[in-house]
Amino acid sequence: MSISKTYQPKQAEDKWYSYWMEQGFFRSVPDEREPYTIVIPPPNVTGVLHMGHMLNNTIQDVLVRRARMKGKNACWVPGTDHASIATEAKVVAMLKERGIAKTDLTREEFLSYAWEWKEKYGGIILDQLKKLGASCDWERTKFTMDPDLSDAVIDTFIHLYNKGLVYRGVRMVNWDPQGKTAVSDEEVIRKEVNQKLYYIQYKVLSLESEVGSQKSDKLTQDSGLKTKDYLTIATTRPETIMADAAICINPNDERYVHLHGKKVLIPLIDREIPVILDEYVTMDFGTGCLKVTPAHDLNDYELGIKHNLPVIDILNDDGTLNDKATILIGEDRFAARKKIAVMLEEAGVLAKVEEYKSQVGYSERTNAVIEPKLSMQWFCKMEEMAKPALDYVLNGDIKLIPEKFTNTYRHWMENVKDWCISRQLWWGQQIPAWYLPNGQYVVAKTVEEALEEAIKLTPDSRLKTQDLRQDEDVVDTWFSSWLWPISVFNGFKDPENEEINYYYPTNDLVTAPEILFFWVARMIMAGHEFRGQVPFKNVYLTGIVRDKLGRKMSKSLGNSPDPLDLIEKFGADGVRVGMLMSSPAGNDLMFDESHCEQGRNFANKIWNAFKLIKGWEIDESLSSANTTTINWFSSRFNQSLVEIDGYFNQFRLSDALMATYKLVWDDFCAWYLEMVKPSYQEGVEKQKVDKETLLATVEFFENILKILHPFMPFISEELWHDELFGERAATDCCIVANLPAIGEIDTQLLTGVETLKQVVTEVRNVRNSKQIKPKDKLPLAIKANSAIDYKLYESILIKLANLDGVDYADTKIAGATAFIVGTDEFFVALQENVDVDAEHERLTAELVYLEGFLKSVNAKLQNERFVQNAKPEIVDNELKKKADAETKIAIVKDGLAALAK
RNA sequence: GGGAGUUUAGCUCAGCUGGUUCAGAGCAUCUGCCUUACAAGCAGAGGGUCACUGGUUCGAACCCAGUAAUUCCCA
Repeated sequence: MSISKTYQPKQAEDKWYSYWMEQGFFRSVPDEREPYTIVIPPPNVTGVLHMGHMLNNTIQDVLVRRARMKGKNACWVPGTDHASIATEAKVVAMLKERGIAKTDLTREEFLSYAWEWKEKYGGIILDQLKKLGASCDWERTKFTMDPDLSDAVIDTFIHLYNKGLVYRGVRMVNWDPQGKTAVSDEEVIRKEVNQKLYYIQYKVLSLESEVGSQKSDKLTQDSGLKTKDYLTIATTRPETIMADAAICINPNDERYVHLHGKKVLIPLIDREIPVILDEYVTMDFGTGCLKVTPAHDLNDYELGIKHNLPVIDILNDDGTLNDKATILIGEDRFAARKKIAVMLEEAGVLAKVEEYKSQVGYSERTNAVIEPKLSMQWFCKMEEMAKPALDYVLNGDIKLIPEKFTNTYRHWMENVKDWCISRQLWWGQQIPAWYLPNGQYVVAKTVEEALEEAIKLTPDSRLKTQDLRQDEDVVDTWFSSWLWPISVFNGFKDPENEEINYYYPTNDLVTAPEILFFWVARMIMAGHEFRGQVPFKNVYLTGIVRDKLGRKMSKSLGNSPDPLDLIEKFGADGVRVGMLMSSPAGNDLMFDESHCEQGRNFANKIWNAFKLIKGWEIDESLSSANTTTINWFSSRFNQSLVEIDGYFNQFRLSDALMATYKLVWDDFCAWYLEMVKPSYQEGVEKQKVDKETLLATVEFFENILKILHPFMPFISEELWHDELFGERAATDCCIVANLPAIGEIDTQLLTGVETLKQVVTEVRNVRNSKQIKPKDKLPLAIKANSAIDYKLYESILIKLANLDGVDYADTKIAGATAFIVGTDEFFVALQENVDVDAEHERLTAELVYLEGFLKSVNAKLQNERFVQNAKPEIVDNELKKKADAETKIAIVKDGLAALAK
């Protein structure tokens, strides 16, 4: 087989992914092994793969592959959610192209189009995940509107309703006037926009008794505003004045004492409203007079309830004004705003207009400005369920990684608000509530059951199913998602089935911190409510993928690369490595293509190391030459395994990857292979090595492939199957290999080789600074003061430093370039004379450093309080430092003395 | 406005219970090399008042307080 000079990922990736599928390696069924389970955070069925998914799913795949290689029964359940509003938008767009309007269709007709769309286009994202190597059990792929999952939604709705945890009521919701549905807080994107702040004057009505004795002088105090018979409010939404229910002032506000108990007239429509007092009003914000519009502002709504104010809703569902507005009926809210401003101006009650920056909510799906709107909705009570869900996290049954999110989690759970679970859409599970002709309603799974309930409710026993009308709305998509870890294993319909008992609770959940509350927290609530158990043990929260300028990646900025393009360019392994390199848990990731390039280069390094070994052939006549090196690398490898294990246990994936990277690149390629590789023999096609070296090296390489596999599944599998490793059975694959067990670590050998590496570096430095060619051999003499046995490493030293031999000396070698490693002295005798001045300078600098060091050590040791207070091992360590420094100082001083001769 | 976090090399980040003259890694930069595995590479090198100010301590990047900048969450 001829091997290309660089690694070509493309064929390897397609080939091995299908092979893994054919062999059923991703498939999991319950057995006697320990399970390891991850449920995917179901991506939106309309979605396409973006960088966030790429990061999130790479992490999941690394965890799953590693668990699989640790002999666990690894199960990664994939799937998508039905994303009501996003999907409806897609379907409406599709219909529009065919000239059909949603309003022309019945619910059933619309839904059949929606399913058509879903079958055709939905779930593209799952296929894209395969490109990055995701080892999901695809046979388990679930969709939140699958029959069983939908049933679970309906059943839990009814269950919670019967428990009093689901209720119907009028509340303020985020209203999307374009989508004509309520949306969740999380689907509202706040943006700072430039607005105008309108100062509007409301006429103050005098009380009868005060007629003729107006204390007008007092009222003209500030801002040049005409305050005589008026009060002034500031608002960004003048079109809502028709919905005003009161003006509120702070009772402590001395400027407005005269307004207490008064009434004012709303401009243009001349409706009378009271002035109310509440400390809620910030005196120094705006004018200190606050218009209260309970139907169109959340805070005003609360204030309205407190003061028993009427709720006047002047907006239609589509954002136009209704007849309650009494003027501008039918106008869009924004058109109305402009017109009102003009009308106020003409009426002479618009005192001034200022530029003003404020936060405005936009719908994530339709980009329409969100309207806080009162409406009749279904809600799920949170407080009761939040308590145990909070405890699981606080007492450590569920770990959030990184831990800092525990604070935020607690804060949210302690201030949880009820969850609006109804949506004015068709795509989703229809709310199982039926309305009686008299306006009462019942909650039941089927219309027949509903009828039974209805008959209990009303004396009218002639009621028929046709008389019942089912609620038009559907349940929020998140009401499906919160059941996900249970429903994917059919844990609602069949709560004691083998699968749920085996896989649940799942192990790890990998998701983004922005959905900690409304998804993760709710899954924990559902886990407790429906199974009395946590849904998962660890929640790994990934950061947000940003561009290198720190901006969030978004379509509108166009700063997000297409992950599939990246894979095309750098290979899936390269991109995986690139994503992981720079992403410590929970921290945002400043993405830069150069990380992927680094990943690709790493793959290439592995490829070439393989090529080198592949070019070797055993020569039985050669005696074993590299026992020390082999023992060293074996120790070093085991040491890395311990380190990597530790990082994984802490979910420090980027550190685990970095440790692997350094082991492979630095220790294996740069040191081990250089130590053992045969010197080039001319005209020989295959380089000859002894048997021990080749066998050991091949085994090392195979172990390296194993530890690389979770990070770089494709290249590791590709090389695994090379004939270098001998014949392999069809199922003998890297993906299902067992991770190497941790073996012995010879620490003495490790420190010996670390010293050796420093010696080699020093000799190379001598070579570099004297501009001696790499090919010219140098002599080296060692005066060992330490216990290190350099004879053991002699041949390695000769090879790596390109020496013509090693001498052992008892005394200094005069006239040679010298250096110190540890406390041992080394001499390189060169042809040319040593530059005495330069050498003197170098040694003097070293002496200054060492004496400074010694001084600081001595200062500590002479300090009685240090000796008394510090731990004994720390004091011992200082004593050792002192001894070492003294030895080195003596050596350097000798060196200087020798130079002077 | 309330809460949480962050601030260490040009960039992205480590630095666990304070203790090597402790300031580290990767990338980038610079210098020299196309040395038969790899220029997607090899051999070297430089680079930081650990945001600022004070405190605690024998000893502070690390603990405490304040200040500044910045991010996120909630309103």
